Amino acid sequence: MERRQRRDAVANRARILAAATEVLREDGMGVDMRAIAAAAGVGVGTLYRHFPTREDLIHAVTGTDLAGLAALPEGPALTALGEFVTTMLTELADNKAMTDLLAAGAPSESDVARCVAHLTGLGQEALDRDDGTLADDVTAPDIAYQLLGLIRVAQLAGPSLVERHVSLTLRGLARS
Amino acid sequence: MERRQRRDAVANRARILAAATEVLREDGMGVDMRAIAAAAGVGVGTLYRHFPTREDLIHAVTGTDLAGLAALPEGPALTALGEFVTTMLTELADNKAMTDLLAAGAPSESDVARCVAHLTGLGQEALDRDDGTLADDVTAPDIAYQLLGLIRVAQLAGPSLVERHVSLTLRGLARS
DNA sequence: GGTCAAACGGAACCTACGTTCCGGAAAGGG
DNA sequence: CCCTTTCCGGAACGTAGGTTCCGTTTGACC
Repeated sequence: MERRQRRDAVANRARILAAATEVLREDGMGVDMRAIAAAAGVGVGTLYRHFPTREDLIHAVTGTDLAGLAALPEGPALTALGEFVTTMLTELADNKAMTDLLAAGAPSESDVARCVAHLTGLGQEALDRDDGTLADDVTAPDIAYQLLGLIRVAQLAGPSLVERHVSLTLRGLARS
Repeated sequence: MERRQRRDAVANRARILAAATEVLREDGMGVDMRAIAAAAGVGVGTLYRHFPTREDLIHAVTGTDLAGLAALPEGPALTALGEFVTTMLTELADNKAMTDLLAAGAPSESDVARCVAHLTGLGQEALDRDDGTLADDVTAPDIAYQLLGLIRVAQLAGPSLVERHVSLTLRGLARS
């Protein structure tokens, strides 16, 4: 039989996750483990007991971040996708870690894969509305990848051009 | 009056540039200076005499790589853009450094800026054909950023989906 | 309160990399 | 052929960041 986890251990795990989320949001994927530990008010040793490698920690954080993404809004499929991605880009604007993950190099192949999966699911949802606003030949992965491209564009072009490029990308997906 | 550069120095500079181009193409932006020196059959000290910092070397290489990009082909503006980007993506497929530069994180802000400038010029060229294949409201920067987004998509989605996404992106730029 | 395993903190370790240094090699002019 | 000046090689330095180690602390159970 296994003993219950000590109370301080449970609390520390939570504080580490919270601090990591915060620090990653603020400073991006590049942050130092020591910085995270410090932000959590904890020693590095403690951090490593709870998350044996850097990747484990990042994974845990991006997992919840991903899960917290908005759902596809109501309305016509095409419009809904536009609103969704605009919201997403707004949220990404102040989450440097997610921006790093989605718009730039892939620190972890698997994290990107999860994003693709998530966005593909969302694309399928849009397709299921089947209201004729999307072109017939568009597939769920098409939507996912186009949205990811859009995120990269937004990062490069800056906030002022976001609306513009959302509109251009949607044109490509729309029924002509 | 300055003496002429020694013959071995000139030769080494050339070998370093060639080796760096090769190694960067093969292994991407992350390569170690020592690896480049070794590939050039030269000591690191020599490498640093010719290129005082890593950035100087990278800059020199990406400069020629960029200049070597294909020009906009003949034909209708929209088709020409499609051919251009397809060619570009094919070339990028075996140039890890350029892929890193264009599709992922920006190691050097200025290198990305040069790419945007280059592609904007190309977009303007397409617009100047003024043959009604591009939508009226599309601008040269629009084209540049959409192409960059496409590069990211190609990297994520893999070669088999390139044609598909080129087509989707062009739809967004086409006159409806 | 006493005992003990679980958990903690943070110094220390290790590897990776950019960069610097300097003793020796070798162009090239006289 | 000699001397000077330029170059060369690669060991060594400094920093950064992930990870490990271990003496100390602390919660949980009796």
